[in-house]
Amino acid sequence: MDEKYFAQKIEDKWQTKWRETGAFEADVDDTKPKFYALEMLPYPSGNLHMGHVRNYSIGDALAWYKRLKGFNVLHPIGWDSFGQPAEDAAIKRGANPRDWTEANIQHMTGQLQRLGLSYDWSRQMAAHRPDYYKFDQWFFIKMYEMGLAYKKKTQVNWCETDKAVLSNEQASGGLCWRCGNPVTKRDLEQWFLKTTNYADQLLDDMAEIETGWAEKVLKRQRDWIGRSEGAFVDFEVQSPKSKVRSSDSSDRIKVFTTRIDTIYGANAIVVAAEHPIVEANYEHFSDETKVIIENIKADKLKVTDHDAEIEKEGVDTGLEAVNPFSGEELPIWVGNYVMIEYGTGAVMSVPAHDERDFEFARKYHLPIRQVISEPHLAHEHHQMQTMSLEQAFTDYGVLVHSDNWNGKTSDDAKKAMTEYAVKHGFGEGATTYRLRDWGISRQRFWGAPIPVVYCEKCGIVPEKYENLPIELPQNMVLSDDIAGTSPLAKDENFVNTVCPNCGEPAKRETDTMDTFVDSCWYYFRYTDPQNGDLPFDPKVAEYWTPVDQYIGGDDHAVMHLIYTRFWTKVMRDIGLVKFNEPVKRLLTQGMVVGETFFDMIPNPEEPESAGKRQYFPPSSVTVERDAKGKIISAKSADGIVLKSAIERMSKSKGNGVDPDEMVEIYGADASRLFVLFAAPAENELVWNESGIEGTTRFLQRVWRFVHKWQAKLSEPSAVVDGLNSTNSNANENPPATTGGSDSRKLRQKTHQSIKRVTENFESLQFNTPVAALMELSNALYDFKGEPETASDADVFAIREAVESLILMLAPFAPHAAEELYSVLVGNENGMLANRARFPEFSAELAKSDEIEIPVQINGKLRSRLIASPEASNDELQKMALEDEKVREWTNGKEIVKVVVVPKRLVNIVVKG
RNA sequence: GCCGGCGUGGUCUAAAUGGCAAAGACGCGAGUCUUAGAAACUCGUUAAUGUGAGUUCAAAUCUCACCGCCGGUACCA
Repeated sequence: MDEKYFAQKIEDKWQTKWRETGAFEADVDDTKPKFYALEMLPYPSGNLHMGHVRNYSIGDALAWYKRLKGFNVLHPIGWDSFGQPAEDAAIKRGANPRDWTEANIQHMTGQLQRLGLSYDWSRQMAAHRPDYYKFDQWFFIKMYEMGLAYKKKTQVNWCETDKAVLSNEQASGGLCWRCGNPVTKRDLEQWFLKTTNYADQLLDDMAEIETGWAEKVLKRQRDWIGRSEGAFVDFEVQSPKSKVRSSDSSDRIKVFTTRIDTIYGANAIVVAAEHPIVEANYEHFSDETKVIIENIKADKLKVTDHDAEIEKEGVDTGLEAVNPFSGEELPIWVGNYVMIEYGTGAVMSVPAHDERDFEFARKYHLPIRQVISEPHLAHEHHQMQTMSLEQAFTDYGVLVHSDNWNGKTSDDAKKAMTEYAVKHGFGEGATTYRLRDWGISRQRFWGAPIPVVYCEKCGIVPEKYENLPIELPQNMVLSDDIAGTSPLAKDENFVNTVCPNCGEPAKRETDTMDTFVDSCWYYFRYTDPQNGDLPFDPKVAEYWTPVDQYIGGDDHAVMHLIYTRFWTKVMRDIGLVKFNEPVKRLLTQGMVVGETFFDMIPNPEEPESAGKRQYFPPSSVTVERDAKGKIISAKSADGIVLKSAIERMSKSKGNGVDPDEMVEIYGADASRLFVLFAAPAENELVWNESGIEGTTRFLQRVWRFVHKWQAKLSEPSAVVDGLNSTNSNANENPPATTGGSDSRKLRQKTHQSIKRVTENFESLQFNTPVAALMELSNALYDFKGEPETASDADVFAIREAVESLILMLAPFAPHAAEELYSVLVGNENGMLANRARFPEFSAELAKSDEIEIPVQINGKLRSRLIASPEASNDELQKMALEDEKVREWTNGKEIVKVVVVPKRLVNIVVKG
């Protein structure tokens, strides 16, 4: 053992050893409980960033902990290696996306290995390799056969900057999720997966994972699915000219409402500009009306500014519809606030009870009629025909001005009126969803080709399973002149094929799949990565899955995590898995952020907007701070006054920390230890370099202590049984009564620390156990004694503390722990080969001999008692009342009551 | 706007079930070592629950209002 701790040296040594012995390779073993620890797979951009380091440090700590706890741990890693940056690199630099991707994977694999992460590398997968995407295609065909994959012409979200189609999730907020630029709409033929078929399951099965997932993630998924219960109601349309009611069903407008109880307050029907009724009657509209309708349509293609509220616009079409409840004729308007995508694209406008309708009615002076009243005012409202409302009354209440329905509560009326509508054939109960089907077509090269063939005779034909994978061409020249068609369309060899059905010449689909398809099932592939016939063997997967702990950023709360839950349900229906939910517990780690400095560069094309941010690397910025460290001012090298913010770390913003550099300076162990120690895993981590030196110092302290006691620690006589036993539990220890009080105290601290660290791991806290280990290490230094003169009991206590400390350190700083452990056991086989186990605490030893009980008078601390841990409440109360200091406060006063919290506190309530 | 979450020393943070507000680290100060600085080591570090009310014997913890920050979301009928 070196006298000093050289991180580089021992890290290289153990990484090599682990690799050579396959220390972390896992196999099915029915004799052990399994644990599947999974972190979200990285995109091989070329470089690891601190967010990765945090994510993987958490996962690795947990994997180590579970291994030492005797679990058979699966801890794999792979690559989300399809997607745009590879293609962009190909266009920009003429690189081959495959070579670019493979090179990045190689480089990042090196980075991961330098961090010493305990992955089973033999199970690695990469989405862009044909042996993997073969099964993306396999799943697609399965879904096609099940009627879950279909093709439809739709308006899709289109990002002009990325030249890519985006799913609804990816275009959330009208901005591209990748580049942040506005999204426009285009008409394209697209492949969809019927996620909506599973909407109810996606919602209801959340009950199974409620305890293991953060509520905020489930809430976002719930909102995203957006189930809404209400009713469809048909309004018959009348032409203003004929005024003759048509019995033709096409002349009905179906609206969706959640508040059928307010239907007597309807003053109009408002439809989206794209509604069929508008198209059908378009020629009858005045020019003025047509202009307004066209303007509304055009505005919808524009960017939706995030903060600005859009002014309501509309026009009366002159058409009328009949309220089936009241028989009243209502004007049909086109309104910009009605969306064709949601519900039926038509609403009944009830301004008194809906904020949007209220605003609309105000603007166009439409009548506002209150039909729901607060229960205690219902009688008064009965007298009044109209109310001058300040704002819409959207609560439930009691119906008024609603014929026979008056006096019913909203709840009752909703049920009864829906039934009435069903009975008379003009309506039905209905549930709508915000969730749409998942559009997976991408007009890009670098993705899994959709395995479908177009045949003149047979139409759309899925490829045969035995023809999979449909491989991407090897040397495709990619260029920038794409405009909504896939680059693959230009490759005749790829496009021209024969129909799998009739054998005649046919053409291939040239769209590729959204990369979120790849990440839907990758962690099932890890269980059986070489399988050539199936995505994975259901039997093998049954052993390992579902995932016990998944760790990743909460930015994937609605995309990846909804898609993969959907995919699992499909796999269940195919018979590949037997459960509904793939992930039992989910930990969403906070972002790693840092200070950024930027100047706003105005955009000449949009002088109104604030412009674009131009970032300056922090090293080039002169910063002035106040006493609390808050930034007062910042200037660039040329004296420009800059703005500052705290943002997610990224290269382009200049606030990134390079993990390689950090590992080189401080070592992997100290780096990992620090990321976990600096903040709770779920919190945002504001990067602050200075703290890391503390963790280095801690490792050095532990190292120094072991070095000093080395000779004593490796003497076999020091411990009853060697460290090679599976457990160093308290049973084989000498009785607690032997040895001096110092060694007794140290043993107590050791067992208390084990208890704390174990509990912390079980509750997924990673910062607090590090603090506990630091305390234990401090306790060792507080222990007065020298190796030369220490008694057997002292040595025993020290050995127990050191051994526990080292084993508990393994999840955080595995290299240092391995090296120190090898000193203790006298061999270099490593902890796992030595069957080392996480220490177990003895409640007996962890218990204090005496406890300090604070005594309060009227809630204020006045004295302290020293008592035995076994002292009863009565004893504590008696001691407290007899205490001298307490008597000073209680003398001459009436004792109203004494509260005793067992083993913790006594509070005496006095009066006078 | 709406919906969540958070607010503890100079900083990051810790405190099952309401029960002694600070355990750990950073920073800072002094010292040892050193030609000096850095590193390392040793010792020290007066100071805090955003504001206001309420519930309670007892509130960082529960309730309400306000202030501030962060995240989500955007006319979903």
